[in-house]
Amino acid sequence: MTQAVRHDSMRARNLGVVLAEVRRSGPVTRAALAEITGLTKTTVSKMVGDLLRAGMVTESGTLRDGERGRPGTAVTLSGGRVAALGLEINVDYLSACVVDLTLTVRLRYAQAVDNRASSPVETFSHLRRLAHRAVDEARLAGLVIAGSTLAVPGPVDDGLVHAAPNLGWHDVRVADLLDFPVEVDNEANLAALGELWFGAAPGDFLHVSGEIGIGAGLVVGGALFRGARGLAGELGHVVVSPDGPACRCGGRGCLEQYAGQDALLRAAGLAGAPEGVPRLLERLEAGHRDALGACERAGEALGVALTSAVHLMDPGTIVLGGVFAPLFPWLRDPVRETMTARLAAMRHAVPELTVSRLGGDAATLGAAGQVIHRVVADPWSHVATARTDPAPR
Amino acid sequence: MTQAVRHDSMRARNLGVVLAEVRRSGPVTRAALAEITGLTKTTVSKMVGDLLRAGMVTESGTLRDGERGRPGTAVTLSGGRVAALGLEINVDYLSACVVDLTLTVRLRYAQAVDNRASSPVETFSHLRRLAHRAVDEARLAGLVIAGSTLAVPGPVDDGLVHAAPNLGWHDVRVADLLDFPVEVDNEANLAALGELWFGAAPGDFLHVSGEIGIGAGLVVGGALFRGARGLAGELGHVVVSPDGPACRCGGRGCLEQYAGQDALLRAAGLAGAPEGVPRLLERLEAGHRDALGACERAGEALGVALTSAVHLMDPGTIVLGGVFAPLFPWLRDPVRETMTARLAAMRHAVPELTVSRLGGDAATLGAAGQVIHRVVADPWSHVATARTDPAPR
DNA sequence: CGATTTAATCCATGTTATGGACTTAATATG
DNA sequence: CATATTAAGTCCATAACATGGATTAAATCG
Repeated sequence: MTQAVRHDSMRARNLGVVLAEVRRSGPVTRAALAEITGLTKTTVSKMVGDLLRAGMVTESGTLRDGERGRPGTAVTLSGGRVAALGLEINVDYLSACVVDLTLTVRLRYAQAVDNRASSPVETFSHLRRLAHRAVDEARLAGLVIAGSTLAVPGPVDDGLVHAAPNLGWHDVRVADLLDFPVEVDNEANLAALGELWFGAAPGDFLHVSGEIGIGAGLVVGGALFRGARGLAGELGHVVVSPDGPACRCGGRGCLEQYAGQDALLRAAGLAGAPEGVPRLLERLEAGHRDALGACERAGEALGVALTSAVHLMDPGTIVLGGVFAPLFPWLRDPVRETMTARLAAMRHAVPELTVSRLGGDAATLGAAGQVIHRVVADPWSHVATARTDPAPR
Repeated sequence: MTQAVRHDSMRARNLGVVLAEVRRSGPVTRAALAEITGLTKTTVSKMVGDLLRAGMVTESGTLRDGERGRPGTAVTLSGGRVAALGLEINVDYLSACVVDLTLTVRLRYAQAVDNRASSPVETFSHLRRLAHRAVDEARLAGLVIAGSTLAVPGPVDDGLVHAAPNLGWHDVRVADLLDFPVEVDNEANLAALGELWFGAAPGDFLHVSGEIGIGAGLVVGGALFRGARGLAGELGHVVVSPDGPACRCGGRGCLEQYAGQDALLRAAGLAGAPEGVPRLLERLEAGHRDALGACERAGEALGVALTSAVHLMDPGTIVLGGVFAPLFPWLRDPVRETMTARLAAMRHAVPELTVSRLGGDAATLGAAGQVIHRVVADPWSHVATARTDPAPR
């Protein structure tokens, strides 16, 4: 249900509209903001004042558009005060980053830890240290951490990680294991949002993150699609061939059996090899026949699964990330040809196929970005606290 | 972008919140509305007054909840004034319906016309007559038509029907062919919404409408998912078997080749037969082996395609409609068994499989429902006009 | 240098929701 | 049966916010 608008929430909402517009339109004058939002100059001025005091925007010189008349003072997002903490737990590493309001990455930490071998309690004690180090460092730089989000490799339901098979977790409640408030979300979802906010992706795309499993996050109109229970995007188990090899999910012929990291390495004759992906890349560059064939077949399977995905979800663009990013030169053609052959007759535009620039950082960045996104959409609480405790000019 | 809230739009929005809550909660007192919406009793009272004057709600006796204290007067949606016109053009018929604010169907017209044989201009002249008859009749009953929506069998982009292959249409701009304002949307989308508002479906489901083609409409949280270009839901072309029979879409092994109406009749030995579906039903009831086998294989294919759909879009429930509705007794087991075998290990709850009660009426009803839905969400304009021209008590 | 134009602020006004007081209509209690 | 209690609905003064016109500020144009 849409929420009722009360007097105070009207103010809060308009403040969010103004701040979001500042972000969208880069440096803008108050007058332009008034024009765009439909609010009056008076109202915008008051709000910009509040945002200035809260350290969320700054004035950055004057802005002349060549016309005559008094030039406006440019208002821009300020990266100096508000920041967010992004965290990620994955199979073989932990990572953290601090991102400011302008989506500039301020700090980045990564730590190799084999989380399969350790219990959730151990993993989280490492993560806690990493997070505290990041927060302390950020404080020294004058930043205020507005919140944090944690990415985990598995479906999440309201802070509860029901099962993360690759970590061996069952029913882990994250809030009980950390000493600061944190949001938790699926790694594939956050990677898609990372691509949205930090990558080159437009507002409508399907982000495919190939790891041991294959997940996907769909972004439509700048918002993540989660499905009824938050389990949408399991591209790895889309059926490629109904009588294909059995999958750990209980099905047969799932995409993961053709294009998952394990299947790919096995097909290239690198089953169980340590450092499998780098070695696969070497062989591909050397023109090894087995490796090339493995990629081509994986690409065709991915093309078939993506054909189904396009018919069902109609994404504007498809972004390949995770291990598919370095393999993109070899996957691109088979994927695209398979999709074009199957889609072109029905659609004017087959979705464009691109590669992620972020690689493994996407989820951690997306986690921090989620907090920033929320602050920008609802800056009221931050402004309100800054108001009662006015910051020195 | 979220719109800025101005003083007048605050009022408009809150009015919508109140009316939506009246619909959701059936007969409610003003006090309960205030409690639920978070607005004060005073505000709610004023708004209910406006809605009463506009004829959108009525007071229906007192409402006692067994407690002591003054009983509240129940406020309910009123079906007496505001209504909507739903229209549908399909391959072999036209239909129209008038639905009031309570989603009660007031009028229903259908007309058998072979629209393949006639030009869009002819088709629309029939439709115009049908619509005018419906509107005139509704006026006589004291109803005011708040708007109309038209369902067409093909993808629609902002009033333009780019191609409706089964009608032989190309680039038909609907507004040019009708003499009253109308929204246009895809038949599969509106059928899903019809199921949402008039059927037994909950707020999260995938509605599968099996006709010559197979379309699907996904509803999540009470809203239709349309994808980036409005082309989502083409379940008929999800890949069931990558090397299967060629499809008219250019692909191979699409679901339509296994479970589309034509494929189904062919497999049952009824290829090209007139009245194919009724005859298939007769044979099924008689226990014909070919017919039973055809349904079983179609059901299995549907199960495979739905498995992919569930992994990607995570619907809460799956509703089979169109020709799949009468065939449900024979499709149910193969579909469910296929899905359970492939999904159960990964998901706690395999989506429930149900059948539509609406059948062929779903799209026409959904079209009218869309107008009603919009009026309920934003009653301000209707109230505003009723205000300047006050209705007699 | 004065006229013009646009930006930003100031101030009086208008609209809306708020919150407490009041009226009304029922049940419970003695 | 009268009175207390409780909750619904309305009234009225107030507060919060945005509005819109006037004013001041800072630039360009002629």
